Amino acid sequence: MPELPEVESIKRTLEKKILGKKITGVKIFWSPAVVSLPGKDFAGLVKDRVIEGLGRRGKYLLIYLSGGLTMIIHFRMTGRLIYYPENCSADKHTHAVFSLDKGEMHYSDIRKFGRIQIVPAHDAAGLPSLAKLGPEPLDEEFTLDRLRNLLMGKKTQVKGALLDQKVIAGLGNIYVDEALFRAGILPDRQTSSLQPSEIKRLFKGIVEVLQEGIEARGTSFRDYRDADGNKGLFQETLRVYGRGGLECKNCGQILTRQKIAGRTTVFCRKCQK
DNA sequence: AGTGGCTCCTGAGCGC
DNA sequence: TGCGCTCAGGAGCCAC
Repeated sequence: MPELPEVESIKRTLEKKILGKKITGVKIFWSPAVVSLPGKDFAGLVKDRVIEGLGRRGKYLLIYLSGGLTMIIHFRMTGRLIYYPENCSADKHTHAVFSLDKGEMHYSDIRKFGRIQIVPAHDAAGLPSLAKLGPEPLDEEFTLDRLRNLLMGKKTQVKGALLDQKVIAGLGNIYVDEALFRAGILPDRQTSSLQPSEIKRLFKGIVEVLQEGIEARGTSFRDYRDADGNKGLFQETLRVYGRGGLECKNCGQILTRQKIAGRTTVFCRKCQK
């Protein structure tokens, strides 16, 4: 499931392939995957525009087109955006193919939760889904003080707070569990009960786990691929996610798997307090 | 404000 | 081999 490190990896790999290229045509195979401007045909709107830049906000990938349009993509669970240097056939999960003046870009999504929305560039930041997002955890604006303020203002379990995109943008189930393990904090702790030393460890845990995730080019637990179709490597480094019932890599205790804040959560009862 | 449930959707995994 | 079931999950929405 593409979280911040995966979307960042897609952005970086895609950038090298599509920047400056022109979209010469678009084929839509499953129309709910694309959201156009009211009353406008998506393919017609996008055709003949040049890809001028790529960006990321939280788990959203932004593709800036000439003529003041932005494509906003959310991959949800199984979305993929892959560049092929040669034309190739679409498979059963391909929902859109963007022909470029060299090669083509395939958008596919097994579970059909992802969306590609097109908006005028000047409206993008005001789009509710983007406007509500919390700080970027790898930007300078995200500081220990900022995290403390974000958490102290809530009365909820820390796991739920970290998953909330309005609190911090870009964390999902994998990186939240990993950050909490590194910080030694139980996921069901109330945010208001966290001590300053714990918030400090959590801050470090979040930043490190995301940076290492990006360095490993993302986590391919199951479906994730970058824009070249390659897997990431961070699944090798995961300490808790997907390891319920296995031994803790730190202390040997059997890891607990439990629903917390509505999500499957894995943690160590000995290492996390 | 917080919580819990539902929805979207497909494939994997399991018991029989 | 295959059927039917459960589960996985990001985020928007709704009721309480």
